[in-house]
Amino acid sequence: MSETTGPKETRARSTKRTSGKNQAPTIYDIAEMAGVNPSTVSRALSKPGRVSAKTQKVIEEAAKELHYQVNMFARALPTGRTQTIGLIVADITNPAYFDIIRGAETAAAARDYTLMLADSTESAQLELTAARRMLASVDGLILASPRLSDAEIQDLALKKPVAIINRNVAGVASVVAQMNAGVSDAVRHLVALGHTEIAYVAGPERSWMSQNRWECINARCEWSGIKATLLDSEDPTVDGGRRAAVAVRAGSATAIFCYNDLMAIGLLRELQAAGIKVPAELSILGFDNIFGSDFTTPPLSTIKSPLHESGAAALLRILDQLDAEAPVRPDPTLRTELVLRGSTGAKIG
Amino acid sequence: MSETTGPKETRARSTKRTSGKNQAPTIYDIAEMAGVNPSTVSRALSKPGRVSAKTQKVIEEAAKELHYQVNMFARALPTGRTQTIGLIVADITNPAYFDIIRGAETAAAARDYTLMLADSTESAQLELTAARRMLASVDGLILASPRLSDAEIQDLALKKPVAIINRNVAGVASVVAQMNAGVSDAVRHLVALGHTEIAYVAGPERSWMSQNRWECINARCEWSGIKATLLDSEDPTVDGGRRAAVAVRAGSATAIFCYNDLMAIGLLRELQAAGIKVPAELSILGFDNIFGSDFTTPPLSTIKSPLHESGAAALLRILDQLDAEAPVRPDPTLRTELVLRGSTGAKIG
DNA sequence: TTGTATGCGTTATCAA
DNA sequence: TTGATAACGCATACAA
Repeated sequence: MSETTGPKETRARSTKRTSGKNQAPTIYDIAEMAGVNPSTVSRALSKPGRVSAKTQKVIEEAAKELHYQVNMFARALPTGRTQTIGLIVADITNPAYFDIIRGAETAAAARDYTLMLADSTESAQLELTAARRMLASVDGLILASPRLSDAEIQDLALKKPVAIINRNVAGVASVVAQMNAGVSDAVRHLVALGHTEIAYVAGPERSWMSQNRWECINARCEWSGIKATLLDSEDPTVDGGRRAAVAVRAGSATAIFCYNDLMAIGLLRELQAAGIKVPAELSILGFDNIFGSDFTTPPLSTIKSPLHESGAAALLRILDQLDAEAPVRPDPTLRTELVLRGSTGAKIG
Repeated sequence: MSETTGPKETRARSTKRTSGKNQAPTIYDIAEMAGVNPSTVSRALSKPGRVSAKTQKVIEEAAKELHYQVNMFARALPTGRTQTIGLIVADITNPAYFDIIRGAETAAAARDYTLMLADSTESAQLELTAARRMLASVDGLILASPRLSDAEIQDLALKKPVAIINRNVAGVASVVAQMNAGVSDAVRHLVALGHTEIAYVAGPERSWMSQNRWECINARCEWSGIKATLLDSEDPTVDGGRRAAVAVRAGSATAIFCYNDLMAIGLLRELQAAGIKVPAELSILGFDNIFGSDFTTPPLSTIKSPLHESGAAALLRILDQLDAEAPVRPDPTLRTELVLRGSTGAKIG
């Protein structure tokens, strides 16, 4: 079919090339322009150093002149590597994840990676589907607050590098901030204020993080000799927080931890709407320190999580797994911190 | 090199296949299992209908049994199509973009596309770089509040489908909400409250949207016979809003529009910190209706933009350009709406 | 150091 | 309707 143009030409592209006008330039074009073999171009462009300085320069100039850009798919085929990593968040509606996304996106961009985003809407089912799909086209996967089972996560991690945020699963890279610092400070603060009973409005049942937070609070309260009770809830959202108000009012606790800021804000507003004064009659604390948590009146006291750093850290963990020769980076110390604003106050007599 | 195992076998994969244990299954594996040619498998799996019902079924069953998943890169090579579309936002820090991201992500997931995300940090330079990079690996590109020049955008649109949000550029698909509805209502409301001079704290200089909003406000004020003045600002952020406070206090306007809610919130808080009562002494209005804009005291009155819908609409515009035979979907009417909360009140004195 | 040849997993073009 | 085979653009053993 295609007439060989000469002995040197391995492959004749003339047909397509001459007809189509705006084809993206390939290494073949560069090779022709630079007077070298395509494979040399490939070498020069992918891993510099394996080609003489002179030809390197010639090739780079040709590439620049042609506005050459590597075809990611063509590269991905033989190597299996794309330059993108996936991020699946449990609920793209929660501002807490925005910070995680930011952190990951920023870190990715800095290392010349791009981010693929997906949302599981708190559904384990959808999460698994999304994860499988993504796994096929990314170099690694970050799961933020996954609802999957440990086994499922470990299974995913078998195929590609995986990092999870806000959860611990044996054998897979985890990024989870130390709850202890923030929680102890918070409980100590509450005790100093005279509170003797604390309640925790829990998050989703399958949430490892909610469990983790509760255990930490409970342990700390026990240590301080005060009572701690667990309150179930529906959704970890503003509305979920609102709906938790009845259970809160039914109980006798005078200080309330909420699973996250979203719930704390909902609870705060619902309580206020019912005429209850915060913090005069009831103290409220959230977790995360999301955008807007200081907009309320009173501004929300909360246990700040290093969300942005977590996103960045997770991405770096992926990259480490990718580069075999990567220096084993020490884990950044991710610690929570008590942010005292106006929603906590002295217990009233 | 590779011994042909038989006349039917076009390609011998035995070497790799037997050694590597966990290779992803390919259409060759399916073909073998189903007793047909790989090309038939391809046909059956890509565009159903071009193969007999019987073989179709056999192939699908084999695919399911093998847990087959198409290799996106291999598919992208001949077709040029990946199933992902890119989204570049001007500032991933601004909650307004979160809603856009959500809208786009949701719409994408529904059509079985995935989203690639990038942030330009309000820099035209970075935006262009990101856009070029993305363009190479996506089917289409959404630019949210681009800082690029018209020419640059048109240039990008030449290569792949592009849709822009919050801006109009000749020849490229644009998604921009009608300002008029919200703004007229707002001005009318302010006039009814007795205000006779209004100021607009502008956004970034190169922002088409800021210009658009100002022109709409100005026209509306002229029509109503009240004065409107333009105030420059630095950043379209909470801090930028805070810094705009001095200019606001120096002026004589009694009602202030801010380019976006972020600035409005910053301005509100700075003013309050200086002892100025809102809305008693000064009325404040934002644009967008972002998450948290109702958390302030007083809650922010704002002109709500259909952010979520805009993101979704932009994605659909891309898909329409992609499918030549797609029905020319009528543009959804995206209109702004005045959301009255507590930050606007009667003019004093 | 550079060139040759081949494979990566699909789709697409022809024949049959 | 199905089979054979050539691209798609790049990377990489191997040879020179």
